[in-house]
Amino acid sequence: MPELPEVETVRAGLAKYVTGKRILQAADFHPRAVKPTSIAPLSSIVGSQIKSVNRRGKFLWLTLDRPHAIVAHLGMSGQLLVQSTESKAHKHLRASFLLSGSKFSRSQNEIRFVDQRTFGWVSIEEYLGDVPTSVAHIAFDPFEDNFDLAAVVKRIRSRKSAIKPTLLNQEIVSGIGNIYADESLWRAKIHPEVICEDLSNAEVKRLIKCAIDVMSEAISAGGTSFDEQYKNVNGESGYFERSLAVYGQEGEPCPRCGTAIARIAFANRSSHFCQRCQR
DNA sequence: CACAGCTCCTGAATGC
DNA sequence: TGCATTCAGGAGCTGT
Repeated sequence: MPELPEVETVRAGLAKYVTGKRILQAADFHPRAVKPTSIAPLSSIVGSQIKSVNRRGKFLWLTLDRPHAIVAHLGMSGQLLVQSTESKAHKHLRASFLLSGSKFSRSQNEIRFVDQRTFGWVSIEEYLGDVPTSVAHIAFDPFEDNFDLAAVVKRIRSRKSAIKPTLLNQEIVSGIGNIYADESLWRAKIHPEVICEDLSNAEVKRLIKCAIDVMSEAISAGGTSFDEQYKNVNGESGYFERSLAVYGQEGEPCPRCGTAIARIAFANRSSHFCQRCQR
């Protein structure tokens, strides 16, 4: 599942290979590849130059030399690969952008959006302030300069729902998905079903700091990969899976106390935690 | 406005 | 072996 660390790995890879290039062709190959709210077909941005590659939370966008952005969300299984147009197309290829430019010549001249489960999408959007329209309602992620830790802590503490689904709410803090929510809660020693209102200021602050720590470490490792569903732009897997303490570790010993990791389902999600460390 | 619940989708894993 | 069911979850939408 691509969460902030995986999307950041993809963003950095795209920035390296595609910044400054022009888009020569664009095409989509699946009815759900382009978001229905896209203001124009992908072909409308042919001829534009890519100025930078940006991210907020799990949303990614290419800033162009015109007031439109190419926005992408990877959903559950999306990948953005930078490949040679001559290499074999993937079975789940959903869209592609042919690039010009001499930097890496023909070996890295196409962005390919591949997505098995089709929860991901790309779209052409205008800006609402500093970000594309579909990103405007998404909260700052913890790595943005404008992220206000004190304000986020206060907002979380005002809520009456459980902490786990609150961490997953992209309108409060963006970038955290099921994997890093479970890992953050374990590090902060907080049970996923605790009601936000019942947590102290210090506890919520510690939790967000744990989320920042775990995601920073995951970025350094190139993200978490379980299977073929997450790859960087070169098609390579990240290494953070081996550092996971609880996610996917049901029955395995807690790295802190040795108690078997439990798994429960609530809010239509599975949660992994240590019943001894996280009360 | 807050929040719970539902939906989209594919393929691997599991059940019988 | 084969067929059916279950499971994974990001985010947007609906209803209360």
